[in-house]
Amino acid sequence: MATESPAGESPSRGKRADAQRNRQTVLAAAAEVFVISGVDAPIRQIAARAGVGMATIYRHFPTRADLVTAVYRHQIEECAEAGPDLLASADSPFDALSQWIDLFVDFLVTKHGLADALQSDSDRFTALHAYFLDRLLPVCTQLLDAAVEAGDIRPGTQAYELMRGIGNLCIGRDNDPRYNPRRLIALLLQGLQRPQAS
Amino acid sequence: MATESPAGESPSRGKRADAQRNRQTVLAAAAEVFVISGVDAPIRQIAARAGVGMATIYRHFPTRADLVTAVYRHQIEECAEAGPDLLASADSPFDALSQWIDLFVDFLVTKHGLADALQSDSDRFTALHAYFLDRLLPVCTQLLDAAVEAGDIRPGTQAYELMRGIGNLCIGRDNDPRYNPRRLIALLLQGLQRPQAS
DNA sequence: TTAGTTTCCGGAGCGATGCTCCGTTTTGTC
DNA sequence: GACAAAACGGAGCATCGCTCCGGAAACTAA
Repeated sequence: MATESPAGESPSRGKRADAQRNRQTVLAAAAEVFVISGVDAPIRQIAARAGVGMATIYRHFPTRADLVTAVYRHQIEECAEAGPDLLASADSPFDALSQWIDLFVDFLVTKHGLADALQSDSDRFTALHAYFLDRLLPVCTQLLDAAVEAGDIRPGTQAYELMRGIGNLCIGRDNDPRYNPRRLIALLLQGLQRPQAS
Repeated sequence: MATESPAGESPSRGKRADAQRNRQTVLAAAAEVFVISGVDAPIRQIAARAGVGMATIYRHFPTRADLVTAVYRHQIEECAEAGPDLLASADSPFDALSQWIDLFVDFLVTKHGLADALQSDSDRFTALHAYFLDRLLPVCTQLLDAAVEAGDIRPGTQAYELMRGIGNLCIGRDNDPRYNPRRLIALLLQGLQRPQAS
């Protein structure tokens, strides 16, 4: 089990100088291109922007998922770390869960096509899916369990299902005034709260 | 306004015999291939299965959306027609809405990749999106309004948002025991019901 | 039937993209 | 400076969407 380098953190260590340099160049170029063309942008385009051959990108990031996770690693990390903090600072476990989901949604909707990629049935993104799960599922589970424990929400919902549902709701073209994923997610949380007194 | 042929119902009328024949052959082949490879299957594959040239498919169905809608037309129609029936037969408007959503979800999850296509940001499917909306949005609106009128659910939710949310929740690989869109949709409906007495 | 006309067909071909292979270049070391 | 290892770059192959046009097939008229 690779515990210190879960998904390509710093594989440049010990590599040749030009390799390390190129790795950073590619990451920067990819970040820029992702904003413009989404995470599905052609590798050629990223390579051109970085002034680098395609093979260089494939050498550093064998799959597209590796490149995407490397680009967003910091933000995913932040999101993961925010979980326990919120649990400590929020008024209730439910508030903590709610605010954490806000963070998660913020992250997803501002990354062009990222939510789409997460659930894509294409094989290119399975590693991305796996990375998100590895990193965020424990956090979500903790928040969910705490909320159940506190009696804020009904039991019976799994964190995996919740996260994937939220991810799915964030899929689609942006800037459609008729569709706001947050409203539906709020509804979902509403349904999760237990007025189940019958 | 084309009221009798909204999206390619029977454009074979008056065409040459071989054209009509090929149209049916292509539809049958497409239906088979969609089951196996999803609605994103290569046109070449469908053409090969139909024993037909690619141009023939493009001639009959200019966009992929046209082909998909033609294949599923009957089932979409059934779903649309079920709306008013359910409203008349169900115990309450909310039950009607709930059952109709069940039908809609059944339809989506049994069609490989259809839900994905509906929200795809690719241009190839915009017409499909439009057709679903044209046909099903009025039905959903009617059910939603009736449920609001009856006081079953809180007002403020638009049918478009609800339908798209449901469609989104149905996106993804099938047969994952950890993810069942129906559970989340049930939660969503739960949140829609108004315990909002505050 | 047959000739003529219109409609329709088929697949070669073009551009885009993912990914690989291999000759060349750069880097690090002695 | 020479040498080996590491990394590079882009040509090249495969796939797919979509079009174009020469030819075949179906209708019509005599």
